[in-house]
Amino acid sequence: MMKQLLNYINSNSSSGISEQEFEIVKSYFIHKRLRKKQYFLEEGDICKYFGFILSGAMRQYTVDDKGAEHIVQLAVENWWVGDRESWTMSKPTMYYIDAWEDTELLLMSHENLLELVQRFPAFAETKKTMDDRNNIAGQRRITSAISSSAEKRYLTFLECYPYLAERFPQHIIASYLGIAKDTLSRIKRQLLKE
Amino acid sequence: MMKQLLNYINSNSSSGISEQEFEIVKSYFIHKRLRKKQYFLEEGDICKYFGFILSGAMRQYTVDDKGAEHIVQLAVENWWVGDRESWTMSKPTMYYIDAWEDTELLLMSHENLLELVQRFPAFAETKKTMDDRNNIAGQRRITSAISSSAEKRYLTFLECYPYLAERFPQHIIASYLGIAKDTLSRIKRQLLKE
DNA sequence: CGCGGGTTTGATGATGCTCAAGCCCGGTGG
DNA sequence: CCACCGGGCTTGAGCATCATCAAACCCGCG
Repeated sequence: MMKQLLNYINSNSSSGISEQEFEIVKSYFIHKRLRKKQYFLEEGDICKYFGFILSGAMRQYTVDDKGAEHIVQLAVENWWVGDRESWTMSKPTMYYIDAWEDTELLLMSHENLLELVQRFPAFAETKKTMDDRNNIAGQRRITSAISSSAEKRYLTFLECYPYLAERFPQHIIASYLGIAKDTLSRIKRQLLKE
Repeated sequence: MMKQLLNYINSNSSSGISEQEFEIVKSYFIHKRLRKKQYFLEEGDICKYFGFILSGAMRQYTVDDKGAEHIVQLAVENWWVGDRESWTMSKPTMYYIDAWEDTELLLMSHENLLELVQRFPAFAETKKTMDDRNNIAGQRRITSAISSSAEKRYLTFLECYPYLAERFPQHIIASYLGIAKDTLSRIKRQLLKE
């Protein structure tokens, strides 16, 4: 079951790590379960851990002055969740993160990450891959947010993350894309009529 | 004049590097000048280098099917420019990057970055800081793009990057924020009337 | 003086939001 | 087995926000 993390590391680094080494790596993580709707992080908290999702699905969102939720991130198996700003700088977060399904996580503190990166070159490589991917995905999302219509944003979302579209209900997807659930409903109808 | 890079590295890492070491570090970079309006990158190119801006100002943008430009990034002294996706994966870029003012750059290839990070712990630390910052800024921008009105986006932009607002004309800022120049003009008028 | 680049303004209209109602469906409990 | 309920989706009417387009203006510069 923790094999998943081993796979993740090995498929994201050229060298990889052995089973023995992995025993050590494991000890840097804390195992945690969350039931549907439980919070992983709430506004004002300090994000002590980043979480690697073994199974389940989670959402990260802000709540604005009018009390409306805005989803900034969705995550499923083999993704990481957390607020990097809070985690690296130890400052209070503005986000909520909760479990959308029952979820199993491996938690890692910032200090432990630094140590792991020092100690295992393969892990450092994995981390680089994550950073690159994260940056790239962020860039793409910004590009699409400022330059595309609601419809096009939805279409590229479907292309990039079809499995998220199956995993979360439509109003969550809508919020993730920055559009109203009603509008997304209409867009879908429109698309069916080719 | 290249002192700037030394300062940058030393102020973004706990250990820092010596003047001698810096001589070596320097050799990893290529010096380049661009005159106003010259391209650093064009759609379809492969981004061979990331650039550290010594002086000047640059913009990064896409051009959509209708030929309209959408600014995804602005950069001035001590910032980095480039398309990370193209740079790390050696694939053709979708962006244009050009000089808004006469600009002086230090260029670094991806291979050289990897070597530098290996060779100088201080540089690895600097890189980590950059990645963290980049991620955090990206997260913030996404959050504001999906959850704030045009007016609020403009206000937080002014708070975070007042110096960019002085450096680039208003229609560029508007595009960066994903709003029409006309709309931004009206928002400003509105704000003056308190 | 005229030109280029930038900003402002007004009129008009599209796009997407809000709100409220109704529907569908699966689960729970009587 | 049915009634009810909650969560999610759809739909319509009206509205706010923002984009578009075209014209005028402003100003620094050759």
